Amino acid sequence: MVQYSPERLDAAFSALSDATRRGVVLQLGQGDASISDLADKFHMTLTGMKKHVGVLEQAGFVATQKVGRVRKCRLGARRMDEELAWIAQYRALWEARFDALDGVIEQLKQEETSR
Amino acid sequence: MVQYSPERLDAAFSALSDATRRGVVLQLGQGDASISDLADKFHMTLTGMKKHVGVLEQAGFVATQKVGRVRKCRLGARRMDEELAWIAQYRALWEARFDALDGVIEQLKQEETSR
DNA sequence: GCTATACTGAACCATATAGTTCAGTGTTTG
DNA sequence: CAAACACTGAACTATATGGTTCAGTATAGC
Repeated sequence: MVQYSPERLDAAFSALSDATRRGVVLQLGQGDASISDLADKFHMTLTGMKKHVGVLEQAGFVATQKVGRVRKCRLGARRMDEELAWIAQYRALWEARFDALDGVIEQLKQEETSR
Repeated sequence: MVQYSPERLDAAFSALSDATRRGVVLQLGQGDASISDLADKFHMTLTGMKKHVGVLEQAGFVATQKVGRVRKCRLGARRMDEELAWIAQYRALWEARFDALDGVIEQLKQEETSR
C-alpha cells in the first residue's frame, strides 16, 4: 500500500487542476524544454509560464536546472504513485457500493464504451 | 482510450485537491450520509460542508437527493476513468523517459493487473 | 399548532490563483 | 564592448476558494 500525506496530495491534485499545467507535463514527456519554449507553445508570457513551472516543480512533477541563461525543464521524479493509489481506492469503494445493486456496473460499462 | 475534456478534468482534480473533500468521498464510500452527518464528522458548519458537497456533486463524484428535510449524499456515478487515464498516460511517458532501458514497465503492468 | 431540526442563501472575510506589465540581472554573440 | 536574449522578481488586477455568520424556509414530531 502506498503511503500518502494530505499535503502532498493537495499539491499534486491542485497542480493537475489546470489545463495549461497538464499540457506542460505532457509536453515535457515528449522532451525537455526551456521556459521560453513552453511560454511560446502555450501562448503565455515568460513570467506566467514560470509560475506554472514553479507549481509543477513544487509538486514534484517537473524538475528544472539553470544552464547558462536558459532554464531547462524536464519531467520530475514523481511517478504519481500516491495519486494513482488514491483513485484506485475510490474505485474500489465505488465498485463495492454499486456492486450491491446487481448488474449496474455492466450497464454502465456498456454506456461508457458506446460514448 | 478514454476520451476526456479539459473542463471535466479541471473540475475533477480541483475537487480532489482539498483534503476535506477527499475525506467526504471516502466517507460516502462507507455509506450514505446527510449534510449534518458530514459537517459533524469534519468539524465544520453545515453551510461550509454544503459547499464542499456542491463541488463534489459538480464534479460528479457525489450525488444528492432531498428526502424530507434531509439531503441524502451518496457516491456519484463517475468512476474516475478519465482521471485514471490521464495519470496512466503520464506514467507511460515517465517510464519511457526514465526507464526505457530496463524492465520496470513489465513490473508495473503486473502490479496493475494484480489489483 | 408549536417547537426543534435540517437545510439554504446571501453576505462577508482572508487568502490564493492566474494572469499581466515593467524594471531589472546575468549570458551569449556579433 | 554593445546589443540581444532568457530569465527573474516585484507589483498589480481580477476572480476563485474555504470558511464564517445570520436570517430565512420547509419538514418532523409532540
